[in-house]
Amino acid sequence: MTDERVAERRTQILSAALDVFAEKGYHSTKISDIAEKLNMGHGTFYRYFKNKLDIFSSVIDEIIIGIKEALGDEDPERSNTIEEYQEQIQRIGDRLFDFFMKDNRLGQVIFYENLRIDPELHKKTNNAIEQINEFTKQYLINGVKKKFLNQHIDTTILAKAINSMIFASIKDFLESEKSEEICQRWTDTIALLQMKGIAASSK
Amino acid sequence: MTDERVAERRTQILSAALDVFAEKGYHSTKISDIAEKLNMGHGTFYRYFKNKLDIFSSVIDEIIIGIKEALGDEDPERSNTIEEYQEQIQRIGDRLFDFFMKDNRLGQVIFYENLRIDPELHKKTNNAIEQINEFTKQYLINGVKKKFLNQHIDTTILAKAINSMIFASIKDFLESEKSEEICQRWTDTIALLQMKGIAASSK
Amino acid sequence: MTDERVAERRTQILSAALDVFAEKGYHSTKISDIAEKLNMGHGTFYRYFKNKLDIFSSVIDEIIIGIKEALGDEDPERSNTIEEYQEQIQRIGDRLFDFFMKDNRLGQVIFYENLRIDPELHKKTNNAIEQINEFTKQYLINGVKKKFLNQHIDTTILAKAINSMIFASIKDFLESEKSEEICQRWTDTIALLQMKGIAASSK
Amino acid sequence: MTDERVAERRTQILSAALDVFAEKGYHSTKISDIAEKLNMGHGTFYRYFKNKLDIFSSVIDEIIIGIKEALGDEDPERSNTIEEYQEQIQRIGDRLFDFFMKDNRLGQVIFYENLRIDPELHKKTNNAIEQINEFTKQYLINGVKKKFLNQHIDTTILAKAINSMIFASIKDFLESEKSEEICQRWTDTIALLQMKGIAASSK
DNA sequence: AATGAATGAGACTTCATTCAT
DNA sequence: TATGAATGAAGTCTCATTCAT
Repeated sequence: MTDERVAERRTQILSAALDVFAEKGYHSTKISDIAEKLNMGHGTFYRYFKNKLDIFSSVIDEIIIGIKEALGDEDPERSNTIEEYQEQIQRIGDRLFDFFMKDNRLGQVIFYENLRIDPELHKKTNNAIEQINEFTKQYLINGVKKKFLNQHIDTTILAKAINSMIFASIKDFLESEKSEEICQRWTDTIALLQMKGIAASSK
Repeated sequence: MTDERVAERRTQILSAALDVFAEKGYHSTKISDIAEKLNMGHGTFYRYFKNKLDIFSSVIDEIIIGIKEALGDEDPERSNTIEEYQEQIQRIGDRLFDFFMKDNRLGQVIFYENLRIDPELHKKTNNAIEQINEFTKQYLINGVKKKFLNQHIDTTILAKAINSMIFASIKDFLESEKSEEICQRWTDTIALLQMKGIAASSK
Repeated sequence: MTDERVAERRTQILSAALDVFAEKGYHSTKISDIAEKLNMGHGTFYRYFKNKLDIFSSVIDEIIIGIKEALGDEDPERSNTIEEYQEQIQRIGDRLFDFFMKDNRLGQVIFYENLRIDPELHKKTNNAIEQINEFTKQYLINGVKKKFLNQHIDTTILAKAINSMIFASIKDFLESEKSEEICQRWTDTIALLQMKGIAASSK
Repeated sequence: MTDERVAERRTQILSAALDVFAEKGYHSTKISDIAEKLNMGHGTFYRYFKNKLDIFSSVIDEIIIGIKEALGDEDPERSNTIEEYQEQIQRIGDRLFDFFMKDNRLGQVIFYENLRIDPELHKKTNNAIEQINEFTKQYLINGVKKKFLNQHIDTTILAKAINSMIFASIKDFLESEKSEEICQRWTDTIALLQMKGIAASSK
């Protein structure tokens, strides 16, 4: 079998697995569920993946790669004013949003299923999240340096705080009727919080 | 056996179960692990709980009750100024913090283990989170009504956003070295975001 | 369960396993075959043995212990004349014979099944056989020392040669109709070979 | 494909199979192991052999044929004196030795692997061994008839006894460092036993 | 003729749950 | 009431064999 055909088959299986993991979770997913979805003998699965953990790990890998691509080519140092920062931060949020929106299953798996299954995997996922936090932190540091952000912010914590809201927005979106409107309301709310806070004087 | 004795035994088992679920997760927890922890025959377990799901469900119930108690007796309508709001919001954060801090296992179970095991359970947990969101929303509505909060905030989304940060802070805390300092930095950051945002002018 | 009851159950399973291993060989033996023989759920098996290799190893252990007991309390230095030597050597042969005769299955398993399954096991069995050879060698050395055996014999090889005949006799016996007569004929033949050889002059 | 080409291919496969069976034993040998050894697709295997048992059976057949060839053209009636007998018996031993020595794998398979796999096979191998015993027996009968062997020997049992020593010598040789010396020591010991026995008077 | 992808029977092992003591 | 021995359903994984290319 050509490498290409193998890769294609792996991709098919990976996608079917993503389906089932997203629907049932890791432990309730049987290898035969995945195989059935492809009208494939379950023995065939083992030609392409070592075992159940192997494919789950691969699924997570794919998602992490996707997330990184989604964030990829932004330069944290590019923005010079609070307006530019806001634009940029929103662009990043939008991209993450788009990434998870284009495939419902991704969020299901990464937010609910990735922990407690294998320590190695746990580490890997935590690592990815830390990278995202680090990425966000660079934006904040840039803003502080260029003086358009408050000099007293705790960039480490704030990065986590902002990302937690972004992730919450994604989850919320996935669990809602997935309207464009929800998306906009979250974007606005996160922006408002950052720009002015929510006190009345912050008109 | 008196009802009282039964209740006492159930409580013991529940606590042991919380231990093991927190350490190993639902699927890797064996009934015999729980029984062993109490030097109890694992057949005995079934005199107090219907089955494995039953006890897990009960564990989640206990946690949810605890959370509600933690939030319980605050009156969302009490604060009249932004300062009072800030105090109140911080008090709530502190309580949630305290609740999860006093017992590490709670966060482990509720954040990592409660979903994907049983749809009924999923619904119950989601419900609890929605109630917390609703609770927070009432504070925001009160603030808008009394004019000390920005009239244009999206109270539904903002409630979720704020809670997502609080939960993130708890997770972060649980995974960190659990220093008092981390706790304070999160509190300050969340307060700052709400009070002034993070733009430079927001000094 | 008392240790005694556990030991008893283990013995039962061990005996059933010996049956099946002797009949089908290691690889063709299913755990469920062993369980079935005892009208026992196959899950029960795993309460008493770690896995298939564990029980097979235990079976071999038992046999080796039995062999050693069969040889046990003879003193290689006791005989002082060729007649005593002959008596002694025959006694040993008889005992090994008796051991394997009393339970058909023992020879089946130890002669046909113990190799190639696990390196550790192979080593163990080889060891046991080497010990028997060593044991026999001591008799020969004693005979040489006391001058009732030919001074030029190769005690190491001869010990192996004699034992190979004893084992062959056992196999032959097991595969035959198991008559007392066969037994006697082997004994006589081995004795004759040792005492005088088979040349005509050796009347 | 010409019959010749087919036969050649079968021979190749047979040799590769002998390799793997000798190294891993029947049950641990995968058809794909054999195919791999020949850089051949494992599906191709089935064009030349019906199934796994078929090839193992063929391997055994080949070995048995080889053994018979090794023994083949001696005439049991040829020797007339004890010296000729000794020479002849030694020649047979040497040939068997040579046969197994020229290819390590043969002994591995025939001594350790041929039983318990298939009753048909078991019978076949037993048959071959019986023939060797019968063959040896003819030598003994000849010796008795011509009076250079003891008139009272039990030719049936003695044939088995002698062969058991020869087989033991081969096994020992295969498991040792395969020195010429071991070979000689076994030959001498077996000869000594037959010629004079090992009693001191038998100098 | 050769290939190797696909198949699924079959064996191991775990553990929630039952039930006799 | 408590126990833990027994059970067997269920899921993972392997590999001989088939068959479309």
